[in-house]
Amino acid sequence: MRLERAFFEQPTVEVAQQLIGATLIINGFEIELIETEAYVGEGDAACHAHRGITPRTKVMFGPPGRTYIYLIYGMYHCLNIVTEPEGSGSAVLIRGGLIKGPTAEIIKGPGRLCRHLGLTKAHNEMCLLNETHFVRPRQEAPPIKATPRIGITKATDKPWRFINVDYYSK
DNA sequence: GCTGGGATTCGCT
DNA sequence: GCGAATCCCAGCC
Repeated sequence: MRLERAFFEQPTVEVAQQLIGATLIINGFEIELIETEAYVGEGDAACHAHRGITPRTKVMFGPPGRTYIYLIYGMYHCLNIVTEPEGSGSAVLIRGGLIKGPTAEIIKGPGRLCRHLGLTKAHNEMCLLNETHFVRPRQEAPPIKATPRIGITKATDKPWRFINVDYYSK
């Protein structure tokens, strides 16, 4: 069972929420997602796509279910999954997860997550709807809480960060 | 062609 | 708690 394109075409906030507890299979790793954030297209001042299509943001305006990976502060990569129908410029930022398998550990922080998974800009615009890279839906909904987004300077009032409260004390 | 800021993290005070 | 590391790119000249 895996999530298809139709799932990622839903409203970004809805997708971000439903991805909590889902499992991402990428680059040979399995990660149960415990923290996500929604970045909702041109109407969202905090979203990179806010100013329209540019060479950097064109991926977000492409078909949903693909990766958007960019370099932040010259040192860290952030992993996003593109959402909504083509042309909307929306995506879900993956901020934290539980690495499964023998080396199970909890990773918090988008930069650290990408470092552990070995993700770089080379993995930008990768399709997550195939055999080796995909998202497995959650079986049961974990306890989820919505909070304001982290690390941004604009639109900080939007409660579009979602966490699995089992892994966050506050 | 130049400049400043950014969806971060870590180490030192 | 504060600031450095570090670089791509959007915006403006």
